[in-house]
Amino acid sequence: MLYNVRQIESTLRQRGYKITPQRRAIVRAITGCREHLTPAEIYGRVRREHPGIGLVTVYRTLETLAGLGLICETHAGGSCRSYLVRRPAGHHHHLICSDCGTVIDFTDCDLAGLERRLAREKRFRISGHLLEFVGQCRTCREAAGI
Amino acid sequence: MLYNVRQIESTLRQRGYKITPQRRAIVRAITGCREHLTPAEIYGRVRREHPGIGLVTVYRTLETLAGLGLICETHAGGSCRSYLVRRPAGHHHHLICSDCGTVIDFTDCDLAGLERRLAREKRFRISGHLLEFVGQCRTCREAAGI
DNA sequence: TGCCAGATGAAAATGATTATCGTTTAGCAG
DNA sequence: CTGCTAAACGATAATCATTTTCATCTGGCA
Ligand SMILES: [Mn+2]
Ligand SMILES: [Mn+2]
Ligand SMILES: [Zn+2]
Ligand SMILES: [Zn+2]
Repeated sequence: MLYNVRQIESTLRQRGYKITPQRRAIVRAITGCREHLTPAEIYGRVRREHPGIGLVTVYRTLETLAGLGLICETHAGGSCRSYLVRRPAGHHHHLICSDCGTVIDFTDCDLAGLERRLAREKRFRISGHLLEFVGQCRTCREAAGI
Repeated sequence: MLYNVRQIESTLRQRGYKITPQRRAIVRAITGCREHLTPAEIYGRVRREHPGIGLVTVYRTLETLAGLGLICETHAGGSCRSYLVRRPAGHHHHLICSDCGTVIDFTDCDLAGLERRLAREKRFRISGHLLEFVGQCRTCREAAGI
């Protein structure tokens, strides 16, 4: 369902990128987490196994992986940029709690028809989509006493 | 369809915010544009009519307006943060060009069924949604020679 | 094994956003 | 109309994320 370490390293190799311990560590950190991670968070995790790695390398590797479509770059509030392993199809769906920030992934949507229509009307070549519902999760709703 | 200057100023007044010339100018700049504007762009526009305004004031006012739900804050590639006048209902739909950053608004979607199902299954109280299609706009596709 | 393009990391530069703080002013009471 | 005061403003500095630069290192191949 999501890309795994083997697939990602294989793609890197195929495209002529070298497999370095740093890249391995970064890929492991991302695939080992189902949530979105900021570059700084990834740096923190990678450093535990691989002290001495540079934050710059993290940024560079994330850019490479996102360019290859292997991970998904998301921009949202707060530290703004974050990354998640990508599922082969180019779409993402989230339920976001506006109180605690929890992000829940859901898998199904039916936007193909809308996508085709928009591509035609607006002359866009659409490569992916992001669908996010914002609200209050069960826990936060109960905590708020509603 | 979208909030206008009068509605925005009225809301500010109701909530006890003062109507200053700076806020007026910022509100005018945003409502006078259908596209997303970054804080820096808004600053540039406001400065033409109101030299001497501080960039800090732009940031503060944008935060206030977004907090009141009068404008919509979006995060995307590039300069990352941008703002758009909001439509009263709590949803937004964008077509974003990943090359040049152009954002096109579209109005219709049919997510009510999905929203109800998710609310039930995930126990969320959903208050709004964001649907973004990412791709390449006509201009950029042609510039790329495809 | 040796080579070298590509990869790395330290350090500095840049750019966006936020915090501080003394000054100004919108809105209201008198 | 004044005068008052909490709110808002703007200059400046601080912070934080990201990018650039450049000297050094190394993965993968001959
Ligand atoms: Mn989808
Ligand atoms: Mn909608
Ligand atoms: Zn929550
Ligand atoms: Zn474009």
